[in-house]
Amino acid sequence: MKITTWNINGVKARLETALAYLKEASPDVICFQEIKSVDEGFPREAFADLGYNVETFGQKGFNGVAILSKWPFDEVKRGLPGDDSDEQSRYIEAIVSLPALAVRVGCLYLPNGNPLGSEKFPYKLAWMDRLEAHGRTMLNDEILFVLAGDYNIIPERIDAKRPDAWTGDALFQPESRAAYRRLVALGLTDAIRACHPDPGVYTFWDYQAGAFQKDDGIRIDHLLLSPEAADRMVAAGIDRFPRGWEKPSDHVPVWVEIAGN
DNA sequence: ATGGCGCGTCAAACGCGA
Repeated sequence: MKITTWNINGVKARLETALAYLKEASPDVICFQEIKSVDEGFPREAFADLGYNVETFGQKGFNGVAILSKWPFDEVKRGLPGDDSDEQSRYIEAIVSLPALAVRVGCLYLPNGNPLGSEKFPYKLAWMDRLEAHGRTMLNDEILFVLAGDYNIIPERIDAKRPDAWTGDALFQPESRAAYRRLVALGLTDAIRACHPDPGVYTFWDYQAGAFQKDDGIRIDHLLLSPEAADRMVAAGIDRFPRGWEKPSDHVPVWVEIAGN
């Protein structure tokens, strides 16, 4: 089964683009971030027409996540555990049930954290603590899982075309990177890095300054696999081609193929 | 050199993102 994550930067602005991509790539599951829509405004019919079940956790104006699957959903949970006062829609999780395999898929939009010195940076770090705790909880369950999404983390220097340009940014702060390392150190596998050890592997290019044309990118969208999911990994990749389409998102789809069905 | 974008909200700029 193929699981894809994609920050689409507005589901209504990106509807035709998203539908065209799904027709071409046809993933079993796709996780969207930054839908920038309330649940009632999500164009679910258009996706249902392509055969997808749709679950959303929206918010007015910004943030918002959604998970779509060609297979049935079992449990659907909205919101990352650990802080009932958190009002931002950044996490949705579901069990996807195939005939011979069940996978828990977490779709996350990790806080950006900029600017440093504002309350946004500690919010990011606290959110990452909650994600790590949730990862521990999921590891205690027998069902394999994939944590997919826009992590807003540049893990290593190799993950940026110009790493020195990001040293003052929340995406590349030592505290941010350490929190990400702690998450991975639970025993998870970074699917893209495991399959593509070389430089030049990016998932985001800024709209400004011809960043895509210059390949001035960063890798911030990740798929972290539980040990049993990693055992079943057959391939992972980044689909750059929608970044060259009209009205693109600034992120591109990132996918992993898991054996079994 | 160092500015360059885009979306949503809401009706003119502004918050937000990375």
